[in-house]
Amino acid sequence: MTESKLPSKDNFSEWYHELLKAGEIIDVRYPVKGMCVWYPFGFAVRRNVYDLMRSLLDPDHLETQFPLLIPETEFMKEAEHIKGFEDEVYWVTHGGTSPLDIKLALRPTSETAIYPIFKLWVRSHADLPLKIYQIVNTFRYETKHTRPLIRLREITSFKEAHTVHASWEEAAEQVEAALTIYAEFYRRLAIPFLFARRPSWDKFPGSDYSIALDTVMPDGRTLQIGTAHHLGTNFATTYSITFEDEGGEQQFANQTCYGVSERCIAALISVHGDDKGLVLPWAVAPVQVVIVPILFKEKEATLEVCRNIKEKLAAAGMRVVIDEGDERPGAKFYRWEMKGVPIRIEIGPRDIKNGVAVLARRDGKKLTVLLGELNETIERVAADLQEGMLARAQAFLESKVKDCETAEEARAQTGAGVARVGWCGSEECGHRIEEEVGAAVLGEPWRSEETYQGSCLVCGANTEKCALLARQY
RNA sequence: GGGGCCAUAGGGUAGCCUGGUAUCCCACAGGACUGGGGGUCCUGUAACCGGCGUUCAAAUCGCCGUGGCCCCA
Repeated sequence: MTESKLPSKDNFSEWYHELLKAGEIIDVRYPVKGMCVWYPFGFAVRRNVYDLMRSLLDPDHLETQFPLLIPETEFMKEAEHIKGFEDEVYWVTHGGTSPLDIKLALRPTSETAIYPIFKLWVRSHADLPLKIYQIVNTFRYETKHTRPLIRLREITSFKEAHTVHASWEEAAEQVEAALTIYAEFYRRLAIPFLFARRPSWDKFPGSDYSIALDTVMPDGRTLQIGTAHHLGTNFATTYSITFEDEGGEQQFANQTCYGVSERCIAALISVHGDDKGLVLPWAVAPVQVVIVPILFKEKEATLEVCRNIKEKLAAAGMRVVIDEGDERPGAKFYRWEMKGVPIRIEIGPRDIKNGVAVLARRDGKKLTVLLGELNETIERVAADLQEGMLARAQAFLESKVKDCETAEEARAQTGAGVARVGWCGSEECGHRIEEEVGAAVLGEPWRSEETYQGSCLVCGANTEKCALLARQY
């Protein structure tokens, strides 16, 4: 009998859920809605992904950690921010059986935990810029349908950075620096995305403006996989974050914050995976090379050769395992493909006699390699696989974005992709567009080299502005 | 925000209408033969979401809770 296969990726929702389990990323059986368990294998992917994030942030940021609980008195200070989050906050109301005098919020995000302390840390222009980040869990009482890694009540892996600057312009530059970091992060994960400046009604509560990164999922809906916010002096005013400038005057500080959550891993899985399972980029694959010995005669001699090869590859810094289990080779092939291992090496008595190994790539190609040339070949193949993944993903994303002239056209396009339409930029026309098309305004393209010439879908005014529309996760 | 559907071993399921011994596949454990793309046979492990109610008797009927899925706004 054959093991049950993954549903086809064309049936994205089923495929995604099945793959999270079969690929041992997430166990969804924890008995609280919207809260999931990382399998050790999934957690290893997570660790590699977040190590990559750390390596990009550490040159210019300091990692830290703030408490999970936020006193109601601090949480309730920033009016606009509260409005954005109050319906989704979990509250701790008791210590043991005694009611607390001041309720404690489980952070839905950490501005209100961090900024009272920033007030103490920031005294002078010499303390600026201040740039910190933390990787923590946050809680949101989602009332909509939850989805593993995508819409959760416990976000387990929220990387949030918070910076403080002397001027609005410097903070704006920091927003761009953050976007550059995120662009590099996703380039290394081979995940293409769109930058969009979120419309005023969908920006971060309490920000001057918000830039988001959206990727396109296999079913054509978009997934927000990163955001950067210019907070202006909004929070600094509320929390009295001031500094003494060179002239001895007290000034309110300008701030930014920017974040990425485990949605980056949802994207990683969804963008690259195929009908055989996970496809992981070399940089973050917990197992980069699996050696499958073909054992039916001369077992010890075959294993001996495999162990020598593993040592040589490991010495070059590769993450290698030998699958010595007594399953049939075919069963092992399927299992490791499900786990997204980029390169498989098969070695049997026949190969040993010829001084070669069979190298199978996760994209399906097979080649025979001289044992002495394995290291260099693997390095070359790893780079080639990465390039292929990015090219395929980029082509997919581009195929999913189209210009539309009418609301009907845009409605059809957003059924399975992103529509670009003319938009005069007014909030009124923006809402009308959302209604008529039945999709959300992601915002105006940001950092786009393309220019736009057209007319507003609603009022018909000539405009050089456009809006990206999509159905969102 | 409004409406609908569902819950049986680790996963997927049959049984429920018409109340009485829980089916099959995969997985898992042990053994034998096997071995370059999901092997075969034998033996075994393992389940009715929780509470309350109706009943001689509840997986099955009713109510509440919890969890999951879908549709509409």
